Amino acid sequence: MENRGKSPLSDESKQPKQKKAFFISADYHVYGERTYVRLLMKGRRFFRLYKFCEPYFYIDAPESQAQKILSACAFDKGQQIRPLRVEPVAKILFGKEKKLLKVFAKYPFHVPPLKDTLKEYQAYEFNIPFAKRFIIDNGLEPFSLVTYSRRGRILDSIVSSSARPIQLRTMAFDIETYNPAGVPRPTQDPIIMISYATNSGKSGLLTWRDTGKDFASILKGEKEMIEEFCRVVKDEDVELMVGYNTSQFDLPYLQARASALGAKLSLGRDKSSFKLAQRGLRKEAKIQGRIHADLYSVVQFLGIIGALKVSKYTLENAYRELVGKESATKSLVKKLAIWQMWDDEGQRKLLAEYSHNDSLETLELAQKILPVEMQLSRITKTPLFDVVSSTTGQLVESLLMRASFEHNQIVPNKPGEQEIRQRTANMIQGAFVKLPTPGVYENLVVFDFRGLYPSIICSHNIDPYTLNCSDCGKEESHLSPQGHRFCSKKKGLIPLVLEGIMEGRAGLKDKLKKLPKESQEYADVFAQQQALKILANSYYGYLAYARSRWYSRACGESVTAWGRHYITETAAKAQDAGFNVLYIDTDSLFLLLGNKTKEDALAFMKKVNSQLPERMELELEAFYLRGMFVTKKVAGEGDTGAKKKYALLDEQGRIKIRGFELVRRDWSKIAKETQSRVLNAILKEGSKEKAIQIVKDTIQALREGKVPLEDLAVYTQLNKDPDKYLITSPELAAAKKAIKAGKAIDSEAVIAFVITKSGASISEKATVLEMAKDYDANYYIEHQILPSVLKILRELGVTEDDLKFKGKQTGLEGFF
DNA sequence: TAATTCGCTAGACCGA
DNA sequence: TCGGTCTAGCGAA
Repeated sequence: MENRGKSPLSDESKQPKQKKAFFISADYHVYGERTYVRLLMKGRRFFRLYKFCEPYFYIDAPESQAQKILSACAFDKGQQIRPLRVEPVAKILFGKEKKLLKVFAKYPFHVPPLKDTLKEYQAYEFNIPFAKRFIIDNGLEPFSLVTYSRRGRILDSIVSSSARPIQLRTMAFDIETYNPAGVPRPTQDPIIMISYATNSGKSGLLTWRDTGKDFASILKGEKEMIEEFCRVVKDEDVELMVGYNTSQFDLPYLQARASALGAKLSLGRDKSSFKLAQRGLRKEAKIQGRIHADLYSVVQFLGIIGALKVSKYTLENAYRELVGKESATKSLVKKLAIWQMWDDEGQRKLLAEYSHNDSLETLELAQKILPVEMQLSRITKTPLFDVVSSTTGQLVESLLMRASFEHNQIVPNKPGEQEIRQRTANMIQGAFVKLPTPGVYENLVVFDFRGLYPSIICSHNIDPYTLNCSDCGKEESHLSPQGHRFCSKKKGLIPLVLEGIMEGRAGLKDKLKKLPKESQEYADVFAQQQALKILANSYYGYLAYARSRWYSRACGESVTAWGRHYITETAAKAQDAGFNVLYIDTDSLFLLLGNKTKEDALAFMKKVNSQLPERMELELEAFYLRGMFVTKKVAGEGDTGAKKKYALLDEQGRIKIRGFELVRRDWSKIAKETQSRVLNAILKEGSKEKAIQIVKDTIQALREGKVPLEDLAVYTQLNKDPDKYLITSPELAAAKKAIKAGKAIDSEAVIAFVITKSGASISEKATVLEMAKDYDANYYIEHQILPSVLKILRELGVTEDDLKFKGKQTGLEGFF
């Protein structure tokens, strides 16, 4: 961004005018000798404002050194770099007041060399992105209404004034490519369709062959189609462009085709195309003057925090799980056959529908998931483009950086590699899990601590800089079970921020109760509280995260130690009150009612709550009619109970299942379905016989070769480069075979494989689903069906032999 | 190069 | 062919 253009800001002399607009985002630009922050604003339309601004950082040096520091000299590409000026400032460093020097630089890229030149002093806040710095220092909040004054395009003053609903002109888009070689080749395979859909209800398809569809516009050729797409984006004055995997695929492909055809891909407001910004392992496309949001990143984020569970992050899966509908056309088109459909006049119509529908569904998905992202953007004061590609750690960090600035505190530095290694090697003890006794139980109650870790952090003021404070006496401070003391007088930054989040969320949840479920306001408030929940749950992880600026082993281990303390203490109380404690995991407690009533259970909960610290609360999760815990195999020893694996039947007849094979994607559909049916037969109907019959029928179907290959596929992700594995797992072997056969398998791909008849080891038998011709029935019976159902049926005294066919049926085994 | 730890399970690998 | 150990993936919270 150090692109030094001529200043466009010639009209600085005009009178300032007071105005209101929405603040959207900021970046920076260097014009000649000055660095300007460039703000993207929205009035009726998007527009830009500029503000001259000087980058700075802090160094820990006495004021007497100011002159010396001012004359320090660094070099960048042979150019001399000197500080612009040096100011003494009083800040709070690591919880204590401290005099520092604030060193100003001309350009953001002067900061690192200056900091290096002054390496005899400890430096702070030298690697905060400049635009982010500006947003923090000016108290700006994306999507909020601001009052500002300007002279021409130069910003004079700006104040965030209020939160107000904002509507962005949104467009979803998607391209289809000609792919005779499987994967389309950007140098030779054309784009055949571009579809789009806007939130104003407009949608269409651009293509260059007749499709017989009235939503399609037929252009002269591919080049004209790409240019027409740019025109549509411009005419619609798109503010928010959304797509699925558009950063990785659609946009780069559009770019490549545009250059191959001599067309210009003008998507930005300044007619530029897009820029790729590195975001972790991914690249994220940035379109000038608009917000580009690739929903793939958001879906992945939702997967990481556990808000979404899918085997593969495809648009189809995300749409099903998040929008709650089945895709209208996905099943009608096979990706690999797209080129044939394009060439076949009869099928082109269907392809057009499919493409058009992709954009419509992408738009629907965006409308479902972007509200939460927009709330995260506001709360963390991070522009939406950055939020959609942020990790939980970055969001938490943003919030803490803002709070630091507001409280005159210095942001702690990021750890160096050595420090990171040390932190990683030095693991923090986590939660407590009680070993359950396997069996089927009746009448259970499950309690859990609401937001256990966040509430512990707040209740005990856990923060790196309240640790071992000198402000309060030993007796007054919070003493953790591990012996760490936290100040009881001065609230730490982390508890302060977290308390704000939790109180905000509590308020929103109250508000939610009073709103009609179908109203827009309900949806808005729901998104807000969801965003706060995501953040609250991330704080403990951030404290214990090795690359965290606010890492503290003492804090992390105190949080978990208090967690173990409260859950085991509550379990002991339950035991004393006459309940049987069946199972415990982290923050939840499973009790057998026995001869106690539900009222007794609720009274117990009330009593526990009266004894807990203010912010902590035990909640009723639910009462259950039946529950089942199973055994696990222990090599060499007798079997014991399995943790993290149970099934519960609630009073409405719904089954809640955790940990069983049937919730795992690395088991075949046939095994998962059979296990699910068996579990239902036992928990709901109490019929062992029915369960046994289900298993027998499945085994027979497998032996007779009646089970479709799709039901036999196991889905597993490869997480490394194929060459870097020490062991050849079935999925790796299958992937290697597929690569050899010319199929494109990217690293991190989810491999769907089937165990076939040919080969000796299981790996040798593993073949990717699309290439598999047959299946090894015996493998599926012995390694998929029996282990998964026996886990359950053994509790009822059923043996392996009871499930396998006997008498006249045994002959079949030899036959197949 | 981007939140944590606890826990289960499989299949490969290795030595007897 | 066996049993123990290791690698790897995924889920619970």
